[in-house]
Order: sequence, then structure tokens, then C-alpha cells
Amino acid sequence: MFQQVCLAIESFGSFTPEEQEALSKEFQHRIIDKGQFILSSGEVCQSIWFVNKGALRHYRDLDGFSEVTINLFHEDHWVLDHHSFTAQKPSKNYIQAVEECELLEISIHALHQLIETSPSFFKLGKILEIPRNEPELHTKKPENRYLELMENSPELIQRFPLKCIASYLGMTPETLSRVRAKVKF
Amino acid sequence: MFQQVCLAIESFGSFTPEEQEALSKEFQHRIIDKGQFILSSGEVCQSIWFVNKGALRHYRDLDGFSEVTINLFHEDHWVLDHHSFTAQKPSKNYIQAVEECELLEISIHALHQLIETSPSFFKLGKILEIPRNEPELHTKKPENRYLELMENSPELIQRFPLKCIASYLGMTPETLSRVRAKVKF
DNA sequence: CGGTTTTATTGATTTCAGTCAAGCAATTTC
DNA sequence: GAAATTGCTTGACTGAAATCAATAAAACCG
Repeated sequence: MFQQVCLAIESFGSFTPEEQEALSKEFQHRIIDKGQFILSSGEVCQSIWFVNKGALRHYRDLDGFSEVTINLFHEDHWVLDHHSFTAQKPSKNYIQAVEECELLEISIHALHQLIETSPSFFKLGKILEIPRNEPELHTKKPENRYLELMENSPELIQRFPLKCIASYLGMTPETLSRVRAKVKF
Repeated sequence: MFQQVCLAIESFGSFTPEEQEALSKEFQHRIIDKGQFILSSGEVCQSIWFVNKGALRHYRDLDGFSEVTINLFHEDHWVLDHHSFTAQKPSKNYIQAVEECELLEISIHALHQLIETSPSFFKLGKILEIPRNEPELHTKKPENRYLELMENSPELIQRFPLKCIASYLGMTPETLSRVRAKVKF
């Protein structure tokens, strides 16, 4: 059940079989329905999740009307609200499943305990350093932002509904629809 | 000479006089001419600087024509290219003095050595966690972004030339000029 | 200083993404 | 399986900021 997460963790350094065993025990297996939230605004992000299966979006609700997608996650990604998690302060964001998801959850509490038992687990801190390649909204043209995403993360375009991609790229769904039409000549 | 930086460092936790002494020795005092770069695209950010005096801008050159200002620094700020520094990978950005500057520089090498001598210096890692309050470019209206900056960091508006502020706020100098005229009725 | 360059303001025009609106296709719900 | 909801596309219109351009003011430099 935890092979995938073990593989993912390997990328942060090597762990002994005993350590892998100890680590595995701390992960909770969770099934999240489509539309369900694993983090809501006002809550403190007290866990990190590994996506075994499914897709999620990380977004901020600006004023009840417009939303800004901060990040899009799917298989083999580590999910968290970075700011809320590191500061242990309430988040202003939401993390919502856009499909049914199968996640492996580990709490900050469990992480701290692991690190106490063995400094080897310090390596896990690297999860926090995974670069999140936000589309540079400065790069003015919506069309270029879309092409950049096509280039860097084509799988997102297949995976997420148009409106998610649009707000991730900082444009309206209509504009993205037109950009698409234009791009595929 | 290092009183200022010592005061600044105190905010990350307390240090013994001996530690302060050891720390002070690792800082290099540097005078930077107006227009000079302390980091250029392609270089790895191997130091952190403390601004004793002066002002700098942190920006990315997009295509040789347009620039995006990432951050504006002045007295008592800690300056670095966060991504390049933590990853020790080449930066895509520039850090340039917009006035003559008096900086205190400490290398990543020196920081690592200090931490080896005493874990107390771990606290300095908090420098990396200083929140950089970028104007949310999502907040659509240029005028609102300017007012927000007026609210949060009015000193920047006094300190930096209009074109820096404009690219920091994601608008052209002309637009900022008009916004200003409008705002001060 | 005086000449040159840079920076800021203002005006006229254009462009491009947002908004509003309609229609169709796909999916969900009962 | 019909009805309703949701998602995507397309069109017409609008408005706000970019662009182009000219001028004025300030800073720079030998």
C-alpha cells in the first residue's frame, strides 16, 4: 500500500528498511470524494499529503466571487499549504479534490516525532523545498502563459477542467477557450 | 560597525556576546556603486546581504526588453535571491543597487561553518523565512495595487524611481504616472 | 557649467482581455 | 430516459491599460 510513497520518499535520501517501516506507520490512508476539501480557509495546515491517485486544486477565494488557483496537484505530488504549514498559522486558501482522491496523509506532529526518534528523518524537510513552478503571471500575454504550460506540464491540461486551468493561468475561461482555439489552428 | 546587523540578528533569537563576536567576523563590509550588480543572471547566489544604507532592486529580465521587479530592498532588509540561494542553482535574476549602498555580506560557506561550530546559529535560518510581501498582481486593478503599496510600504514610493515601482506593480510607467495623478486629486 | 541622457508627465490611439449573453454538448440526478 | 445542471465554445461589445509620441523636468558628467 505504501510502495508509492516509499519510492517518492527515496528521492529525499535513503532510508533503512526499519526507517521505511516506521515512516509507513505514520501515514494515514484517506479516500477523498470529488469536491471535498482537505484544507479550508481559516484552518491551519497540519498535514502533508501524498497523492496516490486523483487530482486536487489549491486556490484562494478572493471575495466570494473570484478564485485564484495557486497550484494543481495529481499523482506523486506532495500537497500542502506551504505558508500555513511552515508558520502553523491559519491559511487563507482551500485545497479541494477535483476528482475522487486516494491520499497518504502525515501530520506535522508525526513528522516531528519521527525526527526526534532519528535525525535521519530530517531529510523529509526537503518536501518543503520542492519548487512549485507557478506560471509567471508577469509574462503578460495569456497565450504565452498557456503555451508555457503546454510545454512544462501538458498533463495538467488533460487532467483539469478548463476553468481551473484558466484561473491558474490568470485569465477567464472564455479567454482560455479562445486561446486554445487559436493555438490548435 | 556591525551594531545594526547585530540588532537585526537579535530578532532571530538571542546570541551570547561571544557568538555575536564570531558572527561579526564573518560579515564583509561592502560599498556598492549605484548601478552595480551584486547578483547577475546565471550566477549562483552564494551570499546574503544586510542593507546598512542604500536601496536595491531585485528583478528579472524577460527578453532583453521588459523587466519585472521582484523585490525592492532598503535599510535593514536582508537581500538574497531566495530560490538560487536555497537551491544553490544559477539565478535567472539580477540584484542591482539603485543608489550607492553600504552592505554587510555573509557567504553561505561562512554560515555553514558557523552552524557547525554552534547549533545556536541555526536560528539564522529564519532569515530565509522572512515573508516577502509582493503586491498581489492578481488583484486586478493597477490603481488598487498602487493604493495597497501606499498603505503597506509608503517608503518604497519615496525611495525608488517610478519605473521600478511600476514594474514592481506590474504596469507601465505611463500607467503609474496617471494613477498617481488621479490618486492625489 | 552646458550639453547629454535619463526620468516623468501628458495626450492620442490601439489593442486585447473581460464582460455579457446565447447555444450546444456532456454529465449528473432522480 | 427526461430534466437539470455544469462545462465549453463562440459572438458582440466595452473598457482599461499598452503603445506610440511629444514635451518637460531632473540628473549626470566631462
